Amino acid sequence: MPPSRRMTLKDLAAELGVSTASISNAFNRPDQLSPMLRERILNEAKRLGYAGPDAKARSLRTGRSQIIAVILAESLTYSLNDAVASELLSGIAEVLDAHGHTMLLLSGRQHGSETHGSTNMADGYIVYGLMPSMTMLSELPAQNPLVAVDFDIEHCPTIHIDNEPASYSIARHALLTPPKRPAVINLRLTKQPCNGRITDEHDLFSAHHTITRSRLMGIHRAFKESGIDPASVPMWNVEENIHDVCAPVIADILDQPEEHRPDLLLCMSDRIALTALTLAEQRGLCVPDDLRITGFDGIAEGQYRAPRLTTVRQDSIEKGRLAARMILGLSPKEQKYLSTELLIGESCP
Amino acid sequence: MPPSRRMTLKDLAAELGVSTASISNAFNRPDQLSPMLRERILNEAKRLGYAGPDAKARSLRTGRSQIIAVILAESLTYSLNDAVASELLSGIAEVLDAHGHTMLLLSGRQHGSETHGSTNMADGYIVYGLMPSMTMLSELPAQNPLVAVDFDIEHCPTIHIDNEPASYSIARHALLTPPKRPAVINLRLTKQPCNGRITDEHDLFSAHHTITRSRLMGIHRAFKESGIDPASVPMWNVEENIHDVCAPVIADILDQPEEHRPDLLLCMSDRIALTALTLAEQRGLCVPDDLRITGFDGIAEGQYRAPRLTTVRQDSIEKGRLAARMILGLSPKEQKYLSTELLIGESCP
DNA sequence: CTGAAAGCGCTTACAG
DNA sequence: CTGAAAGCGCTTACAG
Repeated sequence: MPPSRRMTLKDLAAELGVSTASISNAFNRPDQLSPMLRERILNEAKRLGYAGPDAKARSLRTGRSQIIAVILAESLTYSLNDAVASELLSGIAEVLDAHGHTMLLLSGRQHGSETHGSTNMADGYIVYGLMPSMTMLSELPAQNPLVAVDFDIEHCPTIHIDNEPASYSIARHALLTPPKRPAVINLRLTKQPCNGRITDEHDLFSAHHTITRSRLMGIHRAFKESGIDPASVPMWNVEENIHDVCAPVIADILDQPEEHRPDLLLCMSDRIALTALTLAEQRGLCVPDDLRITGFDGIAEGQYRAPRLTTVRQDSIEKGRLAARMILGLSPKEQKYLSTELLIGESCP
Repeated sequence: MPPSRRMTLKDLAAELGVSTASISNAFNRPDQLSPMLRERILNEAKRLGYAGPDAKARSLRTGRSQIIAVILAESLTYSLNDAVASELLSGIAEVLDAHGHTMLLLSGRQHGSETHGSTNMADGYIVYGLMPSMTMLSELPAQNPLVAVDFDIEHCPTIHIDNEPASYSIARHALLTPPKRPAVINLRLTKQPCNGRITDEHDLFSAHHTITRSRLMGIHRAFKESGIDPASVPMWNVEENIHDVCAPVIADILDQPEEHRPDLLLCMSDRIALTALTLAEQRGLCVPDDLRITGFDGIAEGQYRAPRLTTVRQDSIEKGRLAARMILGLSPKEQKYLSTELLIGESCP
């Protein structure tokens, strides 16, 4: 064997004077050869610097790569820095790791428009969030399993949370103390991109297109029950769930004259709510006395602070675990709804 | 072709009456066949549901998978939820994505002790942080490139930040206002696991084993310059950079009688500093009047709050970009130091 | 328990 | 510009 080349299983077999099958079995199927021979092969392999079968060849031969791809609707940069997506990923990683699989990260928003060539190497796909384009999904190998999280794909197992009841419950809690001027800050709810006040001019996405529409329906149900006409409640919208996009919208809301400024902000995410909290504090507004704020998600950042955020906790880690178990065939592939939990903090007691 | 089986390049070639080489070239090397034939092949492929060459076979044949593995010293659960690691990963992902590569996530702390079989599929490895065990690294294919981030591997390109000068600069800033009772909260500095006060009994890791030792050296240099004996400054340690581990240690510090309670906390990370901020606020302590706090890292959570954290910003995204560029051969493989930036917030003006 | 051989689906050097 | 053929490094069904 030329020393420049990496040692192969065949080289090792020749070196030891055994068949390639025995080498393979020594690494993969201990019951297929005598313990003594196996011991000898493993020892010699280590001594000669053969670290085990090549994964590229193995995956071609077996048809499986032990790789599960997670396809994120958002960019990888956003997803990796978003607490909710990160929790989902860690739940997935935990289960995959425990079962000898690894996680490949892909985004529905690639650099180019084309799918990465290595995409079809994965044994299965977990798709998180509504994809900007469905062409990518249609190009995936049809026989490989697919699980959708937070949105629906026809004929696919999906995992959701109970968005409408969850936001109903938090809105109902907030409305126990009647607000003078309630307001709602939505996330990507309008068909026309809008960072600001939502007007009659705007068309809203359906619940099929954005989970925040379901959340809004829950909030509206609570308003009606409290005798408040939802149409009378001003709404704002932000396009991105990041501080720098939320901040100017919220600044406009808070910088209104006091008689117009809301005293209750129902926010569609903790990120929006935390941005509102920061801007309120910077303006010397007292939370919750001058302004009550609620979020949605239950991320750590909202709970490890003073005042703590009143919010709905969704267990994204468990979502990820379940998605991974479905993909690996450890849980039945079905339509699954996870429940949420109301967390009452000091931002809206 | 039996309809149950996925279509292969060979099937398609037979179907169209052309050679397999032409099919391959149609997808990979447009210059190797006439535009007309290529067009026909691509159209027919789409019509017949052939989505392109199989990545498993391609990677065996070419020897490259277009996959770069990131090996994280911490668990995936920790890394994915840590702002600094997430920024590094997003920097890596950004560059890989732009160059047709994808990112596989691995941890040095696997479930079992054994390396995943698919580990050797990657074309290159970015290793982040000192590995709990070096065996995993020694089993990687020797001919594939390796880049180390935040620690050293012999004969390998590495990326660091200027830990000592960075913490010197922030400590010097803090000491411009002479503290009565300064204190330092370290991260994983002691050889014996310790969540609490560091005493003479503890052995400290060398700078080779933990970046926080270098940071401590910078802090000590600033102390000496200000005429403070470093040995007189009490030090605490935490083992994990997460709220729940930091909180009890910091609570003990803050719950001391006022005449012993520090009025300046130099923290080795923003996570520690933010935990201190929260606990101080919960106790009604005024930051910075009663207590000044500094961090290290410059994560968003410390800047998008009131009071903003005084800290040192390290550009983890750029670290990730550079690591990815080195792995892909787009940047020279060398020992690289990235500089940091002092951020002066209200937590220590 | 062990070995000889086929073949997973591609890419590429080479001949025409 | 096109095609026939070798071979990447394995695993596994099968024969002995």
